[in-house]
Amino acid sequence: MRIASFNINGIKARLPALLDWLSESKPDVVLLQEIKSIDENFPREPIEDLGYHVETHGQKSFNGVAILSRLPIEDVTRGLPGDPDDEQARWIEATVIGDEGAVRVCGLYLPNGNPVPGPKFDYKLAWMDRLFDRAQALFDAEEPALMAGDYNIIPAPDDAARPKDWWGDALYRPESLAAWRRVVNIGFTEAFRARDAAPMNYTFWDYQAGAWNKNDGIRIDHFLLTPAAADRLVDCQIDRHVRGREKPSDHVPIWVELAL
DNA sequence: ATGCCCGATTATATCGGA
Repeated sequence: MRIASFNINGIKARLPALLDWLSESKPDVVLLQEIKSIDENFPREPIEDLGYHVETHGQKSFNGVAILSRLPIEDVTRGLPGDPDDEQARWIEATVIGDEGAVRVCGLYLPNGNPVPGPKFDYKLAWMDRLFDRAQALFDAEEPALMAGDYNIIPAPDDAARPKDWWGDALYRPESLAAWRRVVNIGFTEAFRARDAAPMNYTFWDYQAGAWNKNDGIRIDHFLLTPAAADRLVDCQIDRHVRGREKPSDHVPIWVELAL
């Protein structure tokens, strides 16, 4: 099955582009971030018409995640455990039933964290502590599972066109990288680097300053796989061409193919 | 050093994004 992640930067503004991409790419499952919509206003019908179940976890104006699936899904849960006072919609999970087995999929929109220092950066690091706990539990379950989405983390210098200019930003600084590595080092496989070591592959290009035309991007959308899921990894690709279309998101889709 | 661009909001400027 093919599972994609796509930060769409607003479902209302991105619906035509999303429908075009769904129609041609035909992923089995899509994890969406930044729907920027309450659940009641999410345009379910045109997506359901393409054969997808729609599960949303939205909020007004900002954030918001969703799962689209052409395969049966079960046990949908919303919100990252660990802080009942957290009102930001950044996490959704479901179990997808494939022909050859099930996989637990977690869609996430990790906080940006800028400016540093400040409460937004503190929130990012606290959120990543909670992510670690959920990741550890998924790992301990010894089942196929993945956590995918907009991590707002630049893992390594090759993951930015201008790494020196990014250094110190909340996406690329020691505390952020330590928190990222702590999660990965539980024993997760980062799917893109496991399949393609080539540099200059990015998933985000700023709308400003001609970033797309200069390929001045960063790779911040990631798939982390448990060992049982990594054993089934067939491919991982970035749909970079989507960035060059009419009215694009500033992110592009990234997807994995799993033998499930 | 700042803004550039873009989306959402009971908006016509401000905030958040990365």
